[in-house]
Amino acid sequence: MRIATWNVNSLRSRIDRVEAFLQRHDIDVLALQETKAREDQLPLMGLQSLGYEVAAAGTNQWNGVAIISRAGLDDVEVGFPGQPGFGDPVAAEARALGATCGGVRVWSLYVPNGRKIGDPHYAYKLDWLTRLRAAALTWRDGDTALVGDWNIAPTDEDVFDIAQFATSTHVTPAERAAFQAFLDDGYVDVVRPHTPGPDVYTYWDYYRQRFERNRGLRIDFVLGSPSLAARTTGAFIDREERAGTGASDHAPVVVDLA
DNA sequence: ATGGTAGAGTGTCTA
Repeated sequence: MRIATWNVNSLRSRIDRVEAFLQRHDIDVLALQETKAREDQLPLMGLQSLGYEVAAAGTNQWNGVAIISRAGLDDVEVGFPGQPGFGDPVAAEARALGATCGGVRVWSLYVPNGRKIGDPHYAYKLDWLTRLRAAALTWRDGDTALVGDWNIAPTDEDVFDIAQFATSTHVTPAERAAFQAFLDDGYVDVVRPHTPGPDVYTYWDYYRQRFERNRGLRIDFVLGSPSLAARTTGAFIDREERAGTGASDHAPVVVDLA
């Protein structure tokens, strides 16, 4: 089974790219973030004609998550148990979507951005991760994949220029500790072992031709429970999807399971 | 500190 995660930055504006991506890589399950579409706005017809089911939650502006699957889509859950709200509860909910696809529990996650250190959204991000960790502990014994945009660069090698991030979110000790806690609990970054070398980035800002200059971040991850990690046979980052006009600012990440 | 680009929708907000 081949699963993928992609912060698509609007599903409607990129539906042609999504459909082409699914076919190009023969994807079974695709978790999306920043869909920026309400459920009633989903472009379903092309996906259904390709044999996929879709589950989604979100608003039409700033977030939203979805799972597209041709391997089954059962026990769909919007939000994880204990997920904290922030402001608009609908927007808060649209950051996590769980479904069982072909026996694998997939969670499409859009971790809060945090905005700035000291901002209420930064505290919310850390609280959100603490509560996600507690929920993830209860899923650890199954075949579970925590996939999505974590908005954390766990190590300095995941950042094109760490000096530029001296006062930024995504690299603070608290955020990195929150990410590391999942690894301490037994979840495994199943992608890094299959993507050796320096080209680990999954996100390049639209500004200043960051992709063309390869000045990116690695913030999109697939964390597998121990049993899922043991099934992983390969993984790659689809950098080509970030190229050209009309690309998302994130590249898809693909994982193969035995 | 500011600005650069992109997407949601016509006001700015978010990333």
